Amino acid sequence: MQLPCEDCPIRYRAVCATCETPELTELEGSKYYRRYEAGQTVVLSGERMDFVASVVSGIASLTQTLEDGRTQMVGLLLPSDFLWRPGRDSSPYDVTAVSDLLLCCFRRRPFEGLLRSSPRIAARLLDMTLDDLDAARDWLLLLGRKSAREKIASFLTILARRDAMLRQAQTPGLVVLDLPLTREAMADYLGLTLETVSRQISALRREGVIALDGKRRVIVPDFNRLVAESGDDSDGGLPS
Amino acid sequence: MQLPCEDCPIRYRAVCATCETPELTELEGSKYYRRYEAGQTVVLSGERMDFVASVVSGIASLTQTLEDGRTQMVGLLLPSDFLWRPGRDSSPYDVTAVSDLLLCCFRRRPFEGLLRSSPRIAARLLDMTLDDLDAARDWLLLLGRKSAREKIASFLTILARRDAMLRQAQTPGLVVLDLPLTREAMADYLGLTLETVSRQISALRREGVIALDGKRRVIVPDFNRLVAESGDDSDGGLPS
DNA sequence: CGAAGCTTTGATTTATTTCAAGTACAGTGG
DNA sequence: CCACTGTACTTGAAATAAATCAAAGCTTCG
Repeated sequence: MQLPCEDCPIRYRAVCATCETPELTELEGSKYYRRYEAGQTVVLSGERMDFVASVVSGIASLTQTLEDGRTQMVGLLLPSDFLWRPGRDSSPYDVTAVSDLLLCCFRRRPFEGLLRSSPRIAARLLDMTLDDLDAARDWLLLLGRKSAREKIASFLTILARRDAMLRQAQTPGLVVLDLPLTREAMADYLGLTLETVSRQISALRREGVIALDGKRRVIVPDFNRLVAESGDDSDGGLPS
Repeated sequence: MQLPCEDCPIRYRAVCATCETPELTELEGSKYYRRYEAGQTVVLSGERMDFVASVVSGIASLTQTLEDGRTQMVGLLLPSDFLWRPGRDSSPYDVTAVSDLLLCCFRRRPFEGLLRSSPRIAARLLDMTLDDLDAARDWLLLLGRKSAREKIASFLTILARRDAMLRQAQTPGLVVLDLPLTREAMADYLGLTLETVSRQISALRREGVIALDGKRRVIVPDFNRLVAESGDDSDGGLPS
């Protein structure tokens, strides 16, 4: 049930990445897992949240909703991402398990103490937060200025790069991607309607930029072609 | 020329907010000021950046630009905001002085050392970064799901609240705001064109939600009315 | 006064949304 | 094994919000 930290798939990516043995032992002693099925709510906006957690496997979303029901995803948590803000006790967003989800959790108070006593963990959390902020700023550009087509292409490149990063691989020319999100969740991520998402995916398929195997598996024959469709500066990514 | 830290207008809001006398003395010894005129570039994207800084007065923007010239603002730095990411030596964004700007600067290397030796400063920086991340996430909602009209109303409420925050006041019913941005810069912030910004401001004026005194001074007779136009949950702000 | 920069307003076009069917597919139970 | 249901997805036609193209108004500054 309880995976030893040494064998954890996110050991060198998560908030505990830079921990040495003594800290790791302390974490290991107090950690516990939570599992959620796809679609389940982890916490609702405004609800008390008395644990912090790393995503071990699966995907979770953070969403905000306007009074009239319009919703925007504001965070997509992939394995190794960290869930929660120290020093705050209720969630400002809805957190939902997008796929089956495994969280490695710690009670909030003890973790906050550890954060004070261990500069290494604090530094790692700062670093991860700064990465999140950079990602959010790229996302602002996407939402504010990109066309629907560019949004879809950008989203696919983001997924492909995140995936390559986790597997410590380079993004090759040919990429096979399993979309973790429904068309509706993609629409919430991209600030579009699900119909527009569907249409743009169809258009990219018609033009040979991508191919589909079923509804959820995307084959990208030429990753650079996809990047070119994303509207980003060509030099943003890895060579070849 | 050199303002003593005790008299600094952002003493209790900036990254140094929680510093005690010894740390403050160390900071005070190595700080230096930089001034920029409205419109001047602070750093360009990709350029080496060997200092970190707090905004003392004035406003700076962070912007990203696509190859074809479309630009999106991704950060608006007001007094007390902190400029730069420790551990990275080139800026990922263009930083521009929107108004006349005064920065309180520290050389990057020594500051990074201080960050390692002073948990108080590190904790403060984490806290500020988390605030930035929350603000960025609200911004995602604005860009992804709000109408042009709601975007303008939201922007005005954000400015009013930030202003009240700095002055430690409550946002009263009647608010007078000086817009720090041109219509074009507002458009870059909101993911609109400058014409749409102008039209929506005119529409809000026609309907009495706001009044204008010149092009840049906005009078809000009823702050709650403005908030209602912003599309946000009504309970987000301060009472009355 | 004239030029430049910022802003407003109008007319038109267009990308995306909205409304509306319809298809594909997996799971369930007869 | 096959109809049946529900969910996810696709596609079409019409409506619409915002962009684009174009012109003119207001300030400020030399």
